[in-house]
Amino acid sequence: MTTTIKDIAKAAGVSVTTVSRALNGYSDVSEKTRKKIMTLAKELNYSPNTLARGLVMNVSKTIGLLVSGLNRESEKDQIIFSILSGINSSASESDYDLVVFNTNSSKQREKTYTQLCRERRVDGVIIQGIKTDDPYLLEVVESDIPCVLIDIPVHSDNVGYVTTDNVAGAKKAVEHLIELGHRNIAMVNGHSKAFVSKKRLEGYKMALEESNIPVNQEWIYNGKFEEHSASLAAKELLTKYPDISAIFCASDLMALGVITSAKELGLRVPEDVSIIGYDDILLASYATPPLTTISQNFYQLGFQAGQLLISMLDGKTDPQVITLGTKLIVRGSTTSKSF
Amino acid sequence: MTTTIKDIAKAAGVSVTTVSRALNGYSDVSEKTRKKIMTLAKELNYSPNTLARGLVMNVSKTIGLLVSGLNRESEKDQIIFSILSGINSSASESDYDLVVFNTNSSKQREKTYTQLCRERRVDGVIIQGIKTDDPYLLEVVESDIPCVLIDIPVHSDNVGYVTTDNVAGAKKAVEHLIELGHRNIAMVNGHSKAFVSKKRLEGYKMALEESNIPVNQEWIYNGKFEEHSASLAAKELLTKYPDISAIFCASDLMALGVITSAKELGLRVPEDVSIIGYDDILLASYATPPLTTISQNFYQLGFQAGQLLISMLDGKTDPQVITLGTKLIVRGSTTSKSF
DNA sequence: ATTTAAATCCGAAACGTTTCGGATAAAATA
DNA sequence: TATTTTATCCGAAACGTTTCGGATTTAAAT
Repeated sequence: MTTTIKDIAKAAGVSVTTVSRALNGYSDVSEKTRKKIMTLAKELNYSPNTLARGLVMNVSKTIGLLVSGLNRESEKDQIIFSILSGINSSASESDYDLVVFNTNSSKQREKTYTQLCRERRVDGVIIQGIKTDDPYLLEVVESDIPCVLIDIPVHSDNVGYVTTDNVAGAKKAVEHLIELGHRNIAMVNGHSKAFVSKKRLEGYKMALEESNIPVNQEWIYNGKFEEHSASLAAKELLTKYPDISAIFCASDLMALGVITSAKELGLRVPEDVSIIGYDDILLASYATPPLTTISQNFYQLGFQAGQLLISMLDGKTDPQVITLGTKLIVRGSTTSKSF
Repeated sequence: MTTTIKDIAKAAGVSVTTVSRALNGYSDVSEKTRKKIMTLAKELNYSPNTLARGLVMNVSKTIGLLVSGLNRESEKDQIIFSILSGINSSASESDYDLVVFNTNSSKQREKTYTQLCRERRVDGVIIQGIKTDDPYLLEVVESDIPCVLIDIPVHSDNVGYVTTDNVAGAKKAVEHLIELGHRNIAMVNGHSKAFVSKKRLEGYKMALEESNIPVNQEWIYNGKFEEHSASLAAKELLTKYPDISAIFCASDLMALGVITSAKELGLRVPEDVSIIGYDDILLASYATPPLTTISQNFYQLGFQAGQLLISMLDGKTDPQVITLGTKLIVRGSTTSKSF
């Protein structure tokens, strides 16, 4: 049998009220009875029932996690894992626990976002990896559940977000290529339903325009953030348009696929074609050649998301938008254009 | 305001009992009122309060996760992530949600295992990565909370475990080296507080003995499952004992560190020294040279753990022990001994 | 000695469910 | 018609907390 507050009350000869107030550090209980209750609680191995507490206090001290990509496919980039680690770190600094929702099964998808959150009575939610056309997104804004989004720019009374400066990051990448003398720069983007893709495309165009290089729409492909799709895209790009001397990829995973294609076509990387990625995943430095890329700190992304949500829940701050920086990491997959 | 069962009752003109029984599919409510209640529930956007339900039913439909290594350090091997994915998959097939406990902060460590579980009223727990001397381990056995351990051989009325055959795996690895003609085979193990280390050491010794090769205790080092520690160990091993022609490492991460050391000492891998790892992490195939290793399916490990726990919770099976197989993956870091 | 203030305690209601043991009315049986 | 069955419903208690408003006792102030 699990001991309840009643058992302690009986054993101590006081009311449950007093036990509750003693355990919670209220001032209107004498030091003597508090001591007695405390030791009794330890002796009886008491642990409070958070369900009961949550029911009456209307808080659960839990944070819901709506992460897409906690599955086999995304083992290759450790992105989700890093974000998760960051969130977990921030949660363990306070006394929140994380509950990860089951959203990948189609069955569960019948539940609306609000249902999901309210059933578990989570105090707030962190959402990652949902697409721009996901119906959940609308609900997030409409509901009154505190929420922090990762890489999705939605800002309201109760939802903030944390992201990196994708425009600047992409711009930095393309500028690096331009500085190396490249002018025929293609792009392998993710997909149109991703916010980051839009932003990175923006940065790509901006960099080109600032150097008076015309943007060629035919040189922009979508690789769905997948290695294989990107590989196919690159094959088409490089055979159709042999003028291309550099490719900017919206993710490292896609860059790896692009490198494979280039090699298969008999092109040397970086001598014949320079390739730059985005993310700086672990594999980037192990690839051959090691990948030049834009580094973003996913752990920090998750950590900040957690911090923000918790401080919102504790009423310390209003929903904010936090933008992290990126860093150009020059490795071996880019070099100056040969003439 | 969130709608409760009472609101529906009022709106439908029935008692809360009837609403509850209608919603839960009991037979003693007429089809007419059930319909009315159902539509009303939908209209009012009702979602049941799992806290209240859990309180009275004494089940929470949640599985606790006690995973060590959900932190920055283990980004390099995607092991935890894969296990997590597997658990998540199995959870989403049923209607359990996962709650990950905060155990890494020293503050939270004050709570006992039982407290952790009982506070959240989890129905069961999956534990991964705790050491043989962890006080939690004792509690697991003593408590009556259904539990599945990963890679920790504890079996009782309410705890089962899933693991891989580490003895056989290690044996396979060393046998591979022996077949290549190696006889001076060192081992870089993990640490003495890990079950898998004990088992892999066992397999190492067994393979040697079966080939009548004497076991040399001085050739067995501990690398703490860390790349750097293993690197240091290997440096010492290879300088002190130049006879060594092959090293069996208890993890790929350590094998990577060992390769680094070998290179730094001017040794060629695999020509001068063959190195074999364990795990088959993602990096293994990207390393130079690509790592020969023993592959284990971490996703499957997590999935089976989830399946087992859930079927235990549903009363379908008693705690079991599940042992998965391993596979030798021959890549470029091992070759036949040159004379 | 009387009044006021402070310290310490408690009863009861509330949170949102589920469920047991009936109650009522309609239908079937005798 | 009287009795039994069946179908449909409901009241109230229970789960383990927190908290409001008040009660009692003790100490301080007048």
